[in-house]
Amino acid sequence: MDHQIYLAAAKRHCELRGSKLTVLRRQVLELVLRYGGVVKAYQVLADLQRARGGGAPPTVYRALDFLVEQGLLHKVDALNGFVVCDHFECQHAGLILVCSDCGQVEEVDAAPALSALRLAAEGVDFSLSSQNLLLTGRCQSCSS
Amino acid sequence: MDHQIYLAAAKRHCELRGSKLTVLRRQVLELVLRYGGVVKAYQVLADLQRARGGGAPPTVYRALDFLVEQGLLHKVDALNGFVVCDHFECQHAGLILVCSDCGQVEEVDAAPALSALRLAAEGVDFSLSSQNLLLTGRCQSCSS
DNA sequence: ATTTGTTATGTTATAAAGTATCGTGGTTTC
DNA sequence: GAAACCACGATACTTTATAACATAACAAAT
Repeated sequence: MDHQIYLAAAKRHCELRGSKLTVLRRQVLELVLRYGGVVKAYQVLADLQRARGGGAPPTVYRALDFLVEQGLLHKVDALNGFVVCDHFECQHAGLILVCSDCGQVEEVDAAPALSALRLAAEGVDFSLSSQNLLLTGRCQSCSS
Repeated sequence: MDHQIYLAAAKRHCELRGSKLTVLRRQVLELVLRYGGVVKAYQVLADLQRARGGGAPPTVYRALDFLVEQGLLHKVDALNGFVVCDHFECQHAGLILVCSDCGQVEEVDAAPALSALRLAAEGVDFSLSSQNLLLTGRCQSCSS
């Protein structure tokens, strides 16, 4: 998806949810978009500082946290990073695969597998937290 | 499982794999066992220091990494923690659920869901890294 | 138009998590 | 018994994340 289109859709998305995609947040989102993969908070911070000569860790973390709350980003715990979510509008059952070598991201629709997981979890009175399941592995080019 | 029995089994397991469960490693494993849930590296470190008056971060991390390699512990990325694996002997398809509030752990056998996931990943040329899938959510008592 | 409440941002400092590196002492292996 | 290897100790450091407090920006009510 084109960045401009994505950003416009993201803005609408936030408005619908009663929250605001401010200049700073939009800028952070844009920086993550440019990477096309997993980015670390301190990379974003460095870019942000280059782009506007200011900012400290909390600046970036707050924006990233906001974007995650809105469903625009996913946090990749295994890599301490963040990645854009392409499908924030639909309530899709997404399986997000992240290559732990190169950071490449693939989104797959794995609704049956995911509902099976959810069922198994409910069987022991657990409610899974995230709508979107995020797994790490290796993409073909990195595992060859 | 009783701790002593578990530790003995763990020792055999390491020997079979040609590696050694040394005093330090065994002690770290025992400390994690006592928690009955997710522990953080620095908690283990503190306990270790109390128990034997020494040790620095690398001491603990090396032991933890070793135990993860042997399959005796799992790393819980989402919580920066570690948890004991009860089934290190069989190659079961385990779904491990961790309550992000209280750290309680449940292991479920979710073989069908997991193989479906694996299939979905392979559909886009991804090979999943971990045998055991580890998810976070909330247990019943914490979500009520 | 000013006060007030609320939300977003800035700033400093520090906590928490993890790793690099180098040295030592003990086993194993030849 | 020398060489090679492995686990461990210790120091220092990097990376990741948050606490705490101050300020700004904006909207609603007075």
